Amino acid sequence: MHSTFETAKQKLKTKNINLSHQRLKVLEYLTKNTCHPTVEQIFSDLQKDIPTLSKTTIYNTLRILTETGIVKAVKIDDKEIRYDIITENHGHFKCEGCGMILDFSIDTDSMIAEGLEEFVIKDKSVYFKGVCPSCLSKYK
Amino acid sequence: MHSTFETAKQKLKTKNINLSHQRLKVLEYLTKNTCHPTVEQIFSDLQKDIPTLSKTTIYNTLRILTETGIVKAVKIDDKEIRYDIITENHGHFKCEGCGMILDFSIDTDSMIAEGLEEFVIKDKSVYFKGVCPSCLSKYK
DNA sequence: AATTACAGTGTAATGATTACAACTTTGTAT
DNA sequence: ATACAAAGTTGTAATCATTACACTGTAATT
Repeated sequence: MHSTFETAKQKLKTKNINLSHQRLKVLEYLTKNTCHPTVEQIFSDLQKDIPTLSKTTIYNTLRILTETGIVKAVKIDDKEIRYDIITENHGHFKCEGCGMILDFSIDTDSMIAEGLEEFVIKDKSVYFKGVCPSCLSKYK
Repeated sequence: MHSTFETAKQKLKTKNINLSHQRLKVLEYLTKNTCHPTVEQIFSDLQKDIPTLSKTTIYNTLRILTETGIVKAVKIDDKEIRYDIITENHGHFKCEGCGMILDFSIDTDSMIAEGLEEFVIKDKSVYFKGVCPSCLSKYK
């Protein structure tokens, strides 16, 4: 079984997308950091390895990875878009207290959308909001 | 049975929020226009009635209505936030072709999130993306 | 009438994202 | 190898929805 990283590389090859140094680094970063990083986080961390790195490259690469279906944009927060390597069906929970974003298992395949029988559905996103146990205990 | 508009008014009263002219107009607009309007749409339409209206008032009012739980922000689109009077559990479908946003019935109450047993869940959002029948027929 | 609190308005600031032009690297054919 | 073309990267400037803020107006209470 291939790793997420190898699978993604394979997918890019079949779509004739060049595996440049910067693109591989972004991909590697996302496979290692599944904490839904922002562009700023990806940029400032990778800049340590690649001092000449530009933020535009991060944006360009994430656009390509999103279009290819390797990465998914998480828009649970208002300001910054977060990015997530697509692994399996899961939803995102955001705590209103600490802002933490947590993955949770949910079977989106079994979700039935009444009235969309004639529609082609390409993507399903599930966002929950509330308070995490750690923040709950603070208000007790 | 009260109308959506009356129910919302009641809810604001119990929370000691003043039913000013502008606020009532925004509320009325949202009950009549359930097409998920943007701030720009709400503003430019209401400006016809209230020539002195300020866009900041729309933003302020929508913030209050969202905090009170009367209105829900729909963030399926990238740029502008859309607003939706909360009626019943439903998801939002966005067509990648024409950009149309459609409500669909989905039972969010029955959704089980594995691993969130100790969490308080206050809000659930379901977003689907794909192609609507009208756009599908164009590519045939 | 004076005071206080709340609501509305308009302008300025913010800040993530995008557009764009210049530069660099890579690949390819001669 | 060398020259040329294509693709990738970089940095700066522009965009634009949203927010901050200070000022103005209004309503209520005494």
